Amino acid sequence: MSSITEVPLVQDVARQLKILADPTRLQIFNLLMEGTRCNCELGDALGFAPNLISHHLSVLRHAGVVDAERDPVDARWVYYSINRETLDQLRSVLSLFFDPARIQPRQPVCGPLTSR
Amino acid sequence: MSSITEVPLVQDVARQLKILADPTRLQIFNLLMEGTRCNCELGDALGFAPNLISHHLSVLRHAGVVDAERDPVDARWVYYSINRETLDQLRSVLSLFFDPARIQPRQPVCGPLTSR
DNA sequence: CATATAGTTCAACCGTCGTTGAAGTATGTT
DNA sequence: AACATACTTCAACGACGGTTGAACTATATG
Repeated sequence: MSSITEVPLVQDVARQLKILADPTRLQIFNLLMEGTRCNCELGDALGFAPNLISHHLSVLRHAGVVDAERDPVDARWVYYSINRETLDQLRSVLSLFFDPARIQPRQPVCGPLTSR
Repeated sequence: MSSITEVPLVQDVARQLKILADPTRLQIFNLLMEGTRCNCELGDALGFAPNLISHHLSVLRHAGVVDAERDPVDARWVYYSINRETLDQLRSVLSLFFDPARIQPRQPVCGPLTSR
């Protein structure tokens, strides 16, 4: 088990945010937050073509945000679900990065107060 | 005071994430999380031209994420800081949206189990 | 073996948006 | 009044990435 305590690296946070910042992709993510779904369920619910769903799922899967699992009875169906480890880690990262306690009082390096 | 308890709307979350998902903009945001800064300080620290800093600050300001304040002594300087209300609201939104407790057990609408 | 279904991959298009250089604004200084 | 400084606005470029239609793969069914 790994628990983060330091402020995450900006580039890492940006990368993770970028993955979720797309409306279509976040809609898919949001639906998966309500439980496991297959490609066709997502497409039906959101009104998007299967290939578009597939594309966004591959992005989410590649980022470790989403898991894929084939149906044991009929292997044509693939079920997608949120990866809880990644979700927990994401929450931790966001919570640390956007922590108000990080905000420090200003120590002027610039401005009129510097040279007086 | 307003406290959110419902799961935030996907489109709203996407909008907020998009604002912060850009690396350059998030770097600026990150520096402001360490305390109030003026344009030139941000530019010096990050190695970006003033107009680029200015552009991203305007995006952040427009979104209510960042506040601007002119120096009372020398009004040429503008100090930028994180808007704490917006930050708190952002934390709340993210915390609710990415809450693992939202994940429900699958109730098949699709797949082989449906038609048997 | 032929057909159907669930999903993926590919190539191409196209809009958004971050970036840049230059001009413009506001304020202060000499 | 002229110049300097801190910052903003503008116009244009260019690239990343979301979207689309079509072809492709994999599995199942008759």
